[in-house]
Amino acid sequence: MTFSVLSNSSESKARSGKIETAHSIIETPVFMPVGTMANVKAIEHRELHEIDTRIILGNTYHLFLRPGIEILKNAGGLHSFMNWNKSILTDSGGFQIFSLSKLKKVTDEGVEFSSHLNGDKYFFTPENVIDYQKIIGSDIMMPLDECLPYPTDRDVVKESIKLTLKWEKRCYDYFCNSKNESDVEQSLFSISQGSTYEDLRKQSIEQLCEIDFDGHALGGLAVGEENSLMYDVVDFSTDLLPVEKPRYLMGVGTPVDLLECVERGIDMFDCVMPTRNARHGRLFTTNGEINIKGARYKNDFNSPDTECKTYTSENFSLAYLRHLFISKEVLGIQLATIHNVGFYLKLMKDIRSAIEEDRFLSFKKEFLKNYLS
RNA sequence: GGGUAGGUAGCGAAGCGGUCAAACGCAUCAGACUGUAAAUCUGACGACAAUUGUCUUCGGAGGUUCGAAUCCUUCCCUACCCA
Repeated sequence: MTFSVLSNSSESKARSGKIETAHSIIETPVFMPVGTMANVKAIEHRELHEIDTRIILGNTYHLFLRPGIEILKNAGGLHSFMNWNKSILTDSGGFQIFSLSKLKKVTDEGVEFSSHLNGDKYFFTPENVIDYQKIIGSDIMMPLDECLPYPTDRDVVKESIKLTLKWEKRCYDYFCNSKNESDVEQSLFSISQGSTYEDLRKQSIEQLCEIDFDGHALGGLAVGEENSLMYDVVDFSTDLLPVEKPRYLMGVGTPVDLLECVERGIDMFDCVMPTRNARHGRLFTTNGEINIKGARYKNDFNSPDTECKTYTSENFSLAYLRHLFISKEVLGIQLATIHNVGFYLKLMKDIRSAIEEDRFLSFKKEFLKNYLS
């Protein structure tokens, strides 16, 4: 993987760049649709390609449980299994330690899980998580980390970042010294933790930056803290991150979050928001978010978004989309997903253009004026 | 004509003397969702005041009772069965 910065905003920390993996060229800042289970929910590959998706996420924990590593190995990796020829980034399962916390037991050695599917017990270690991701064949792998809820006591966070550091070192060593499944190049990022404690977060970042990871992620954010607090953490964090490596803010966020965090120097994002909210009938539009199920759209035959042109917004009315949702037709979910993911990618594309033309802040201002009106 | 089972909030359906403005489901309305156990979850849902509050409801009309959706009388209606 290579990364290069192409342009820097003169008025903020925003920057545009380019990541090249074995499978695609990814222009940054980028939003990566989440495709946990070997698919981005409710949207077909050809639609992802149509909106020029260059990278999606997968999840080691979920893929490990289903279809299982053995089957992915037999398939020749995830790209081949799901027939996705662009890049894939896989999360390690660290987030599941957090979100499935009732089903886990963390020790120094790793984390024991009970499968949420059938209760079977598994043990994830920094090493086997790398093994699994090598078999999955993701372009960018993430190390095992411990993502804590918010708020968490300082003392607990302090211990946790030690554990995460230890785990990530082991991931890195094992990544460097273990055999690859194929000659397709894979990369490994770090994930800093430290919750919102400035000194702990800084410590976590500094220690991780001593290791030659291919990129650096901020984890454990957008887990319930105030937005402004998250922005602050991002702000002081990016100051510590090397300029020559991509910076990835995990699990974020809303369109507003993307703008705020690009401004603070983030290059990569992922979030379930566009896809999940689509399934729940919430559409992102140039003029703000709308709940498509609302009675006020019963007789509204206008496009949901005349500015952001997606297959959905160019072909279907609010009233029709509402009808599909009210009738629980899957097409409604599909069209909403196409629109939301399209909206996110278009936003990122506009952000990149704005940075390249060094008008990021005015772009942001204009976007927010419409979006929050 | 005889018999049986029923008629409960928009619909379906519990409740069968007080703790009932009445369970639950559907429909409706609103909200939430940030490295996906999420096509999910939460709330409202008789009417007004809009938090404790008040008023009108359980086919109709009478009655019994301190008290009735719940018991009695009678009428109306529905479904099925027998003539």
